[in-house]
Amino acid sequence: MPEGHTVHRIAQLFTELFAGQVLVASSPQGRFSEGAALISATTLLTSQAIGKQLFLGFEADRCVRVHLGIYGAWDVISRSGELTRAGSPDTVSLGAPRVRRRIGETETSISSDVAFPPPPVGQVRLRLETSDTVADLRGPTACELITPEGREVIEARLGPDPMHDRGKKSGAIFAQRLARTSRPIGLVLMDQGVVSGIGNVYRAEILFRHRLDPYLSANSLDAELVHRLWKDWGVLLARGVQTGVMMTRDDLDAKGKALALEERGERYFVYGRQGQPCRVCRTPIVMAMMATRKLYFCPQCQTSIGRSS
DNA sequence: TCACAATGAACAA
DNA sequence: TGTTCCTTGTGAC
Repeated sequence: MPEGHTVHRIAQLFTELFAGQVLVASSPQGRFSEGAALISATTLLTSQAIGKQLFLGFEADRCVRVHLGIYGAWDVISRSGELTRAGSPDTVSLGAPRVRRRIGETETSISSDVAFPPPPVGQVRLRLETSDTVADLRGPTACELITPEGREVIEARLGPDPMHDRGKKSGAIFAQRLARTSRPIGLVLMDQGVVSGIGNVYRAEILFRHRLDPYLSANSLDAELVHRLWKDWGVLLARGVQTGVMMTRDDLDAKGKALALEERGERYFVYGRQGQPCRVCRTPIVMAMMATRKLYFCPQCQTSIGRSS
């Protein structure tokens, strides 16, 4: 259940663990057997994220595109028994038997005689392994082999990603794409063709951080605000990639920040806080459906005059 | 045991 | 706008 920061972390982790190495690939579940066979026993050359897309570039111009969707995840297990639940930023699953732990805690395998590699558990679409590391992919919305041309097509469709900033144009492209649609800003921020990597949590939080009415037309925002939105997404994304946590509150002292890193309920201004008091004005946070997704906002702080609906 | 939700997006109509 | 797909964990019975 990742937003852009998670996918960047996975890309970085795979670069560290796998780049330059020959990988054995398989599809224990069977749904990616042909693709796995084609990349197996070849070298991983690149591991790159753009927004929520992960591109793994192998020899012979073979590229695996992975999109985790709403509940996909990678489990990474090393021979030492450490296990990282990369798709779930706030938990780490550990060796057999699986134990859930809070962030930052690590633990080695309970029994040291656990076989390596461990047998796949559940629906593992793709397993990548070296002699001492295994990465299991479960529940992706997409896992496919693509050509360099196919990759270009996909990249061309994506809105800018601050972590993949091609010069200074990204902010301008973001502004351009907002300017050409009258759809509500709350909807547009989640459109991966407009800006890459923002999901339901970051959407709600960014809107609140700018006291922005989710129902305002994207093309009604002034240039300065649009610029601030772009810069802010860059700040939040960089922070998320660094910490692995979507920490969107700036109104915290060191103690509060430590608490927010542990308690998900403390981490956000509005996301998931329906009915609870706004952290700024105490008005109850509202949840409303917007195009099949839950939108959270403060009806007081994020009001604009003349909002329709 | 079962229903349901979850940080997503493609597709149909 | 609604439906479908992908998988797992939780909480109610």
